[in-house]
Amino acid sequence: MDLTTIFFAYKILSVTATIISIPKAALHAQVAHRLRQMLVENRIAPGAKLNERELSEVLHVSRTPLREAIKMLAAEGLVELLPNRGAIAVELSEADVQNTFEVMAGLEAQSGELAAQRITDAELMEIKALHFEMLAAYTRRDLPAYYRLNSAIHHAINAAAKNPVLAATYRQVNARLQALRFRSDQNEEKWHEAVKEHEQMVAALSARDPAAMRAVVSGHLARKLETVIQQLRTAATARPPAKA
Amino acid sequence: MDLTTIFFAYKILSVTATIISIPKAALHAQVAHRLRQMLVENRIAPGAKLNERELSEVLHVSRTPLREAIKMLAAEGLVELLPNRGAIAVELSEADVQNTFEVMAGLEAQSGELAAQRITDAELMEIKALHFEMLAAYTRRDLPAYYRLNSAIHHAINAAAKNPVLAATYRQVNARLQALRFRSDQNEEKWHEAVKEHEQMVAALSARDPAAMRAVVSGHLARKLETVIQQLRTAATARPPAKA
DNA sequence: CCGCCATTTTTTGCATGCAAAATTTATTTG
DNA sequence: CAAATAAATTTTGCATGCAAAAAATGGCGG
Repeated sequence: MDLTTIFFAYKILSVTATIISIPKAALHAQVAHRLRQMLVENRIAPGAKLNERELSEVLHVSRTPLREAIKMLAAEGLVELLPNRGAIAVELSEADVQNTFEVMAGLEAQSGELAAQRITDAELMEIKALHFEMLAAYTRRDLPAYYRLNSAIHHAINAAAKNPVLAATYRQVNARLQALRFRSDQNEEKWHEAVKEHEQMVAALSARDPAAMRAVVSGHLARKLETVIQQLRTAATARPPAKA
Repeated sequence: MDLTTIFFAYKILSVTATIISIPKAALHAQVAHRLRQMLVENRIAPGAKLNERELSEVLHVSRTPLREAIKMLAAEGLVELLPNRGAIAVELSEADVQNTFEVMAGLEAQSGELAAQRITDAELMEIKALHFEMLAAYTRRDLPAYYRLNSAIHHAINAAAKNPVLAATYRQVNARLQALRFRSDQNEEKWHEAVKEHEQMVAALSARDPAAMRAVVSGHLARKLETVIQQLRTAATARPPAKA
C-alpha cells in the first residue's frame, strides 16, 4: 500500500466530514455545550462552585479546554468568575430576575414587532399549527409538551423576525432564565391567561399588526415575570440557602 | 522577625487590595481587555487572523491565558472561532450591520423609555450639563470631544434606566459596532440633525415622557444606521478586500 | 511558465507540570 | 474549651510540551 492510497482515504474522510459538517466540534466547544446544559437544567445549582478537577474527570477532558469553556460561559453570563477562586454558577437575586426579564421582554417585543412585519404566509401557517398543538397539550394538561411547543413557537417568531443578531441576543439572555423556569409548575389560572395571550399573538401576526404584537408580547412577559417572582418567593421561604 | 508579623503584613496588604479593589486582575481578564481595545480601535483589522504566538509575544503572556481571553471575546461576538484554524476578528457584512443596529436601536429605545420613567433630578441635571458641553464641542467642530460627550450621554441615559442587565447587553452589542464608528467622519448635515435629536431627547427626559423618548431614540438610531451604511459603502468601493 | 503534489515548517489544540493562592485540618495557647 | 495560628492539602492560574492539523515551501511534470 502506498501513501497515495492513504492520502485519498484521508481526503474522502475529510470531505465526508465536511458534508456531514460536524466531524467533531472542538473539545472546548463540546464542554461549553455540556456545561451550559448542566447549568440550564439545574444539574449544577446556582451558587455552586465549578471544581475544575472534578468536572474534568466527569467530562473526561483535561483542565485546559474545560477552563476555556468556563471562560465562554462567563462571557455569556451563566457563571461568575471569582479571582483566584474559580467559577460559580450565577445566582440571580430577585432584582436580577426582574432586570433580566425586563430585557427579555424588550427583546421579545421587538422580535414580535418585526415578525408581524416580515412573517411569510408559510411561517404563519406553521405557527398556527404549533399553536393548535399547544392547545392540545394544554387541554391534556401535558406540561412537558406544552413547554416544548411554547418554546417552539417563540423560536418560530424569532425566526420570522429575520434578525439573527436579535435571535442570538435573545437566546443568550434567555439562557440565564431557563434555570429558573426549569422546574416551575403552572398555576391553573395563569396558565389559562397565557394560552389566551398566545391566541392574541397569532391574531396580531395574522393581521400583520406590529403595534398590537408588541403590546401582547409585552403583557405576556410581564405576567410571566409575576409568575416566576411568585414561585421564586415561595421557593425561597421553603429552602433558605443555596449550596454546592 | 516572626511569622505573625508576616501574617499581619499579608492581611494588611490583602485588605488594602480589597479596598483599592484592583490588586491585579487575572491575566486572562487583562488580556481580554487589551484585545477588546485593539479590536474596537481597529488595531486588529476585521477579518485578520489572531496569531497566538505573535500575540502572546506582544502582550507578554503565555498562550494559555491568551487563548482563554480569545474564547471570551468569541462569546462576546468580537471574534470568530474557526475550528483548527484559530480566531479572526469579526467582519460584519452590510446585513450584519443592519441587524446589529436594529438590536441596538431596540435596546437604546428601551433604555430611553425606562430612563424617562426612572431618572432622578440629579441625573437629569447632569445629562443637561453634558448636553451643553456637547453643544460646545459641536460648535467648535471638535469631533473627538463630541464623540466622547455623546458616548457619556448615552452612558448616563443607560445608568438612569436603572437596569444593569440592559446596560451590559447594550455594551456587548455596541462593542461590535464601535470598530465601524471608530474612524467615521461626520457629514455636516447629519451632524446637525443628530444634535437636534439630542435636544429632543433631553426634552423627552425632562418631560418624563417614555413614549416620546422611545420615538426620538428610535429615529436617532435609524439615522445613525443610514450614516454608517453610507460610509461603509463608500469605504468598500475605495478599498475592496480586507486583509490580515 | 504554471499548476500540482510531496515535504517541511508553522500553528493550533490539548495535556501536563509547577508555583502561588486559598482552603482545610491540626495544633497550640489563653 | 474556644479562639487563633501554623501546617498540610487542595485548588487555581499560568507556562510549557507534544501531537495533529493547516499553511508554506520546494520540486516535479506538463
